[in-house]
Amino acid sequence: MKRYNPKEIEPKWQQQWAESGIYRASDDSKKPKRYILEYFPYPSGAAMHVGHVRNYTIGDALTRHARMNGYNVLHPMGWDAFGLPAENYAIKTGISPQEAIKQNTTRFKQQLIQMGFGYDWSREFASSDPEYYHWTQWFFLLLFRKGLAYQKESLQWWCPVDKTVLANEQVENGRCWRCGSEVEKKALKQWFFKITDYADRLAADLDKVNWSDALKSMQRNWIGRKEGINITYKVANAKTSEEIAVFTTRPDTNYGATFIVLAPEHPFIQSVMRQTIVPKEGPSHWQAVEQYVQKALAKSDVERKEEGRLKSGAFTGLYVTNPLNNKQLPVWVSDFVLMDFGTGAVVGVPGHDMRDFEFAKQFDLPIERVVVGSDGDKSPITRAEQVQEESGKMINSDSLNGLAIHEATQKMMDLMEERGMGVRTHTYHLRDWLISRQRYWGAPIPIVHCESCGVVPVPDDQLPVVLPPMQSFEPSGDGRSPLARVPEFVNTLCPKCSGPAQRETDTMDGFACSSWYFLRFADPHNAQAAFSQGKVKYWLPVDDYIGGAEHAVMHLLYARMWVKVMHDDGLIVFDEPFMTLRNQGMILAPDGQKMSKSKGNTIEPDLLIEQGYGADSIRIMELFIGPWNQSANWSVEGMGGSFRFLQRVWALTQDFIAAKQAETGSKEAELRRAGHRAIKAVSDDMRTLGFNTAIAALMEYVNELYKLKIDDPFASKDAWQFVVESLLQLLAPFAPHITEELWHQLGHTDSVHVSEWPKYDEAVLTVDQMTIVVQVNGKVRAELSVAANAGAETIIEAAQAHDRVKPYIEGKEIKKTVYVPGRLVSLVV
RNA sequence: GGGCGAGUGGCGGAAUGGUAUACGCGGCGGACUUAAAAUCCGCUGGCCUUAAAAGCCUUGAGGGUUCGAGUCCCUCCUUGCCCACCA
Repeated sequence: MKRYNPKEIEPKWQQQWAESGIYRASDDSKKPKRYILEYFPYPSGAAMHVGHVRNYTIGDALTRHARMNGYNVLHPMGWDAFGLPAENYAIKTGISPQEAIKQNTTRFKQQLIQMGFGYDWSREFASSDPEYYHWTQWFFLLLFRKGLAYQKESLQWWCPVDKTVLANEQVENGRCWRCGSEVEKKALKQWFFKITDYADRLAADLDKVNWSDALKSMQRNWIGRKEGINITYKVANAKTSEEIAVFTTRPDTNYGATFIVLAPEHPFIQSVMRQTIVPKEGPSHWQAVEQYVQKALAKSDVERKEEGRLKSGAFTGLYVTNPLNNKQLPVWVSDFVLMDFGTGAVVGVPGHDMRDFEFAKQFDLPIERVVVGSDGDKSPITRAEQVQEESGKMINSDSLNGLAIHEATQKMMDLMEERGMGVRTHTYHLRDWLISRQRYWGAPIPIVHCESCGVVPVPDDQLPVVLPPMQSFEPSGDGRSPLARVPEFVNTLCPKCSGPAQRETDTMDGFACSSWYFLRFADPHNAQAAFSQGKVKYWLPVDDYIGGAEHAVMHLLYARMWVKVMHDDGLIVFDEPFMTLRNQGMILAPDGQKMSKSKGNTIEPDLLIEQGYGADSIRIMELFIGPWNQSANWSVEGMGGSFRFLQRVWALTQDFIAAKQAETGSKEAELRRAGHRAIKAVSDDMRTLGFNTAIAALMEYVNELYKLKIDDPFASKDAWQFVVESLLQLLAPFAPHITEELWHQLGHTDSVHVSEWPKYDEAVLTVDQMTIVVQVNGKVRAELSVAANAGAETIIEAAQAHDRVKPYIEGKEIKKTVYVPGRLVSLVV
């Protein structure tokens, strides 16, 4: 008998699959469609490790299972090639990004193929192909025409190492999401996509999709719509007539307001510094304000955070009047107030807000209580009272007294609107998406700047605006893209007036390129349009989208916005791209740490294949290690178990093929029952994505067949044929090579992967004896073997008569009897 | 500070409110072998017991609902992830 040798069979079938094209999707089929997609990877210099592989293993198992169940399946693969990872890799290695992408995609593709993943490679493309970014630019212009792409000069996050601006989503704890360096603020003119126009729809439409609650709440929190009111305060002691608008979600506490704080960047503060707003008594405090603001603006975001709870600030010498009670509230400036949230101004209610409390303590401002807790405590405040809506009641608040907080909030807003003190409004945590990058390796923004015509879009027939090759493309750091150093690129003619003009030199954020790639897979080689509407209508939306949760507030939000823009423009009929989203759990190193090249703890599939485990064992291990959506530590020992399992499948099938087969044997019924039971178990598990339990069921199946083999050494020929073939088919989505090889050894000429998923018959599953558990007072006391068709009365009688039960019920009254059909009898005495 | 999860043997984990610990790893024993590896077959939560039987205990802690709770409810502890001076 030949030994199981993955090194021999795996490359053979990979080649055969490529030649026969069994994974190619047909755009024209009577079968129902299924579009299964994994996030397309960015081909960095580091090869894929077993953590990445898990993602694709899940997608591939779903794909194969769907195909065997009669679906026309689209399972494509491409490359998220533009962006910093590729460019930084190119800079480090001294080769061009174009060349780096070619090298890295070749490497990645080879890794994917050797894992046996069944992709339709005829649809492969990279986002850096001009044939692709042609249409990324076209979509930019669509957004531009619809007023959703605009330019604005403002303070932006700037990464001093990557030398580019970053979107709000790409700053994590004050650090660049790519390189981890502290970000700075820089005043630059930048391009934005108006994603805030879509904020409410992006939040509301989460109800339409089948995503995990965790991910939905992450997106909702990021969008962060908050209801509140803009209160207008009149400045009481300025020479000129001035007003300050303050956004708050808690106007109910306004009777407890004791001061106003503005952000250092606030225009009002700027005017105070320039002495255009001065108190009637004369300009007394402007110098302190100026000193404070200068110091505050010089601080980095990280520095601000490191100060933590220690509040700083300066008094402006000005007061506003609280229209509710005519109290005078001093106006302060402090950097704990953010200019880009709400109105950049806060009303200080130190009795009921932690930050306001800290500020008041720091500067000795009054602290008042206007809400009591459920315990009715009215003692002087020594810490900020975080009173929740359910328990708090208003005090010291005039007409609001006695009301619960949420009632008081509404009543206060009504009151303020009636008296013209404020206007209800809402605000978002979400900001517009900053998409321009001062980097070389991206899709050029298709805009021309003309001295007489202004900002002019590049006409469709002049697309794509091709990224020119550059010898040295390092970022300059002066806020200008490297493309600004290429005169042939920059200097052009205005499409409108044909006068001399200059091209926009910023490139687009890589996330723009990945915001529509899933549509392109439906029609990847279309040169006339981004896609044919018919093909997209057939394939989209994506049925199963598989990837990690790290994209929750970036890619997944951006792509949803683009799809809504396209929907509104009539290009597509759906407005959500990913109906079901699957976030796979991360594979950690055996020590529980994240795998990374820098830590040197990555485990690469190539090595395991080289060691002889084979791709199939790795795939089994990826799924069997635990629930697909939970993280797990990689186990070196576990690999041996996966390999042993496949080896047992191999040996069993070899023995079956070699055996002299009789027509009938002694265990035919048991064999068939085992087969049908396994089909049911695996089919059920596949529906709920229980890959680990599906594999466990297959292991049990194999163990059972090994035992049956002892009593019936392949005597029942037809039954054995059935159980072995079912085993191979049920295993095929997980271990495509070994099953294909054995399937052919059994005499089939078609691929196991296009065979029909086996069906089970309930009638075969029924047994004539069943086991009933007997409980007395909730404790298991006996097991009863009874005929499957026995009636409840017979079973209860038998239970009471059981030797092991009698001692517990003898001489006692049975107060209650519960019979759960087919399961147990519960007696209460 | 806010929002989501998760706590089960030595380890990864399984369990529509119905025999907790399936399956795998590891460990122990046996068969095969000159021997080892590989393979095959058993055993493997804790306490008590020479051993077995029987019994008792056990799903982070404590309460509750129920004939019956890992599962449902309440309180607490621990831990992971995401967001965060967001007003």
